[in-house]
Amino acid sequence: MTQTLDKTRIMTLTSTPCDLSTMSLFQDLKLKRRKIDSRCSSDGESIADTSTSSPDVAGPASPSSRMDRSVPSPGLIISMDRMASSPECGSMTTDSGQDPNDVGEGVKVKEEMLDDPQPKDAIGTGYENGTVTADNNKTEPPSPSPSPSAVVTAALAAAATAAAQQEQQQQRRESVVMTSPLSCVVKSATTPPPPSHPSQSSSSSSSTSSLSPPLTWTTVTAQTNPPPPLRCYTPSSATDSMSVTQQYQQRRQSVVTSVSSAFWNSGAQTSAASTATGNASAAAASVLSVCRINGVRPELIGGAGFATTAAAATGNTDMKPPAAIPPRTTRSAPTVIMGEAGGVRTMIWSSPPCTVEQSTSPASTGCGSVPSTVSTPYWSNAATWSSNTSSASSPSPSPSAVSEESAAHLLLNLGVAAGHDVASVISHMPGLRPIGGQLQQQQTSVASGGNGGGGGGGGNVTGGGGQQSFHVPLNMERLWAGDLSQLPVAATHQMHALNLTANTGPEWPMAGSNGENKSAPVNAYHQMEEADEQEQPMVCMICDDRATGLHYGIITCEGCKGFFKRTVQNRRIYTCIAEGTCEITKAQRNRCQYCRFKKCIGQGMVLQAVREDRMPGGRNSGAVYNLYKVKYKKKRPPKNGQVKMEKSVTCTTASTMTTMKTENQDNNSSSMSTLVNGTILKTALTNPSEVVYLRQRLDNAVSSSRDRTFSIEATINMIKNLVDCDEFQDIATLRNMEDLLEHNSDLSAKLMQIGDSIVYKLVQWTKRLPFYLELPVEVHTRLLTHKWHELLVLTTSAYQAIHGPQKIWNSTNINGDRNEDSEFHQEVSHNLCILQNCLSSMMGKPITMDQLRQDVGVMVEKITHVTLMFRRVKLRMEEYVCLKVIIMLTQNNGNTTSELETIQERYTSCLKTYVEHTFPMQPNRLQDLLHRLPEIQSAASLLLESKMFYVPFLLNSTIRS
DNA sequence: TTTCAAGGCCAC
DNA sequence: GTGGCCTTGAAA
Repeated sequence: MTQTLDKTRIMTLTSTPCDLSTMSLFQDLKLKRRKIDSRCSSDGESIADTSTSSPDVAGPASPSSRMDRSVPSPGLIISMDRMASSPECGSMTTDSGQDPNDVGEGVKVKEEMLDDPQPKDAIGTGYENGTVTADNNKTEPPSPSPSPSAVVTAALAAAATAAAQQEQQQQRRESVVMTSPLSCVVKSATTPPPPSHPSQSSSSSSSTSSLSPPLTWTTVTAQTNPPPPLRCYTPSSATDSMSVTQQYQQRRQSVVTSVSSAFWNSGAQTSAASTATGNASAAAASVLSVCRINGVRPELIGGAGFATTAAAATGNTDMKPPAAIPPRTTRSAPTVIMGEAGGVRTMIWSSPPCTVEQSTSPASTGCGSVPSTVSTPYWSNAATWSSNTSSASSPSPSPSAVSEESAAHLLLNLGVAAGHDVASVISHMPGLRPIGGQLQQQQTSVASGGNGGGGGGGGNVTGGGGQQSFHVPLNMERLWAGDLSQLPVAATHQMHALNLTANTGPEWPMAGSNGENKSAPVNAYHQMEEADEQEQPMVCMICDDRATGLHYGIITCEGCKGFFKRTVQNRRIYTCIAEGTCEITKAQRNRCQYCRFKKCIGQGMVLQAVREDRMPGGRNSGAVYNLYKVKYKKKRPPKNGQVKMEKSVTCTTASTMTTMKTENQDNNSSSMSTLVNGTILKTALTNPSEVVYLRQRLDNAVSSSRDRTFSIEATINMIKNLVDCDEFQDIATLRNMEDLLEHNSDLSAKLMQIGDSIVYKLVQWTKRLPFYLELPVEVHTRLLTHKWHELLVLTTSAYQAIHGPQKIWNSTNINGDRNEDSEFHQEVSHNLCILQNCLSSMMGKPITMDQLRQDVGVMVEKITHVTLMFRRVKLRMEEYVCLKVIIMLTQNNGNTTSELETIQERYTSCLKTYVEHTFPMQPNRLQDLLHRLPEIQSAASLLLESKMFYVPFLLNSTIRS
């Protein structure tokens, strides 16, 4: 659990008087453990004093102790990691600005601040209105005289907090690990020591003994003249540079593939995996995936290594590694990070441009094959950029790896430096030093020695290679030191970060798992083929202008082609004064360069396609070509009604979108079925970067009218998506229930684990929701913050109703009619017995039924009522998942946004269609289901008040599947 | 030999 | 800075 959680979790229990006899049982347990039986219930301070002596279970300690241990106060604080990957990714929010009501509802979902210099404070050491907050300045304790139950709960919470601190320490260690892997990668795996001379390469020892064939470090001479120094792996026996690069790429691909799953699943795990495998790209990506800059994770877009990593991460192992990498493509791949800082959306290039002045000697300039152009903005070898610490004898990382590593570390360090002295941080950045408010890349020497070396020299690097180069106009402190809100939505993050090509993926993502809905895509294919035969002007995928061909991976006009080329060549930095979502059309494309470039990346333009050596003519190598979304065979725009992007059958995205668009226009049930029937999920599994488009298209297709009623096929498939993302049993039950019931073990740790489990499962569920990308992460955060307890009650009740024993109570009256009251009371009694047994087991002492009824009787009745209701109506899983979404999107405070309403109505309509179709004889079923939601909320409110959120799980404890 | 996607040029 | 047009040259 700890390893899988990539977030700080704090669970605190209430310190408000609960007067729960059950809690007194916990109290007894705690008192027994603390050996302060007599004083506990009467003297909070004494308890506190005593508790402070217990390092294991921190109680409501003295003020000093409270400050140190973050003694709890009401509320369950949950940290929610933003989408990974994703891309994860999405926007994120901190809870510092949230209204106190969030806390009052008992749960906070907050963003992890991995790079917080004061993580302890960040996770909530302060008190505000008796609530743990992240406000570092508030340290006043809450009520000085806690109730007995508060003592216990506070102790539990303190233990939880201590555990959270431990975890955060672990995270900090991981952050170190996440940083160090890059170094490790550089030093061990991907950067074997360079030979003093190329001729010595064959005799060099392998740096990665586990790899076969042994790889050695050498300098490959580029085919350009003068030869640029290039570093890559070569088999010791290799003499041909092409085979050398082949094997390097294959090796690299295999390494990347090996870390793919870890990357996609967990950033922390990815770091470890990256460390283990030595893949710097994955490591850098993982750093970005798990690290924060003042709580904001940068989104890394572009870059060969990242693309490769992402491809591997998606499991797209079919994505061929570059067969042969001409020297042109083995050099540093540009990587750009786009994000928001201080309200300014801007970007950072992983490697700065270096203006080469009279670069007659590549060995001296380090700019490799730079033509002898005077004052041509040019980017340096990544090794040059990244490693001013690299000496002639020290190894250098692989270019792309270093590039991404530098980008990651730059941002991370900037994040750390936010509000402090950014310049001082930058001064420690490899290859950078602040000069007069600007940054200047230090001249470095990464000469590998010998006549073939001399790579990496910074040359005469000036402050700006372009008119808006990285280090000239940017006030990094202002940009990065602000109270960062969030990056663009995860949708763009995924698209940008992954920048996948999916060339080898299925040409047509079939809707159904069994491929039953292939006809529509095939027809669309033929339609496009026919359209292709007709001479129609191509349309730019960026601005809809007339396209002139395939440029840098997609079909664009000359304007966007030139724009992209100039941007990459000159490392231009753009900012968007708006929200980063400016519309890019032919008429407006010049209004916002940031959004234009962002769209370029998002649509699939390949940074690496811009040749760093500026060699004209010819075609790019397979390495770059493999990154293209569209292949050489240009496709004309389809006939009327088909969108511009949907013209290339070699473009997975385009084809998928064509499918969806065509079907949308057909507007029949089968097409809708194809739209939703597993397409999203399957695409998510095979090519996550496409999901955004699919979702958008799907939403456009299905939500054009809020009152739209879905076909039953579409409904079923939409519900199926919900079911697929709902790990019902995992959410509704607890693992290791036997351990929980074992009273000898640490109860506080158990309860903390329950809290962890709730947080983790709900967050993971949220991330899997089909509409996750439609909403900013802060919205999800707010939803979970306000709705977690309702979701918990709904889930556990539904699970018990669906999977629990269908109890047949002796509940018929004298007329033989079913006596629901009797059934209800018997069920309540049964549940109370379960609770009695469980709690007795947990506490290690018997609990009277009176105690139990007094403390949790009403709550159990409420939950039981919901459960019985579900059971009576024979709730279906399909209905449950819809209700779950509906109840989460139901805003009680009237703050419902149109987006939430749209999604909610979507699934309400979905539920309606499903119910009407499945239960035609129950015309009131939908109404009955929806009218039960207040009862769920009522039960959840009691659960929240009691803070005994483990009760529903205990009630499910007897269910064994 | 043809294709076509690179970069370059230069008027705007 | 933009974008239309041209040149180039590797791949087909």
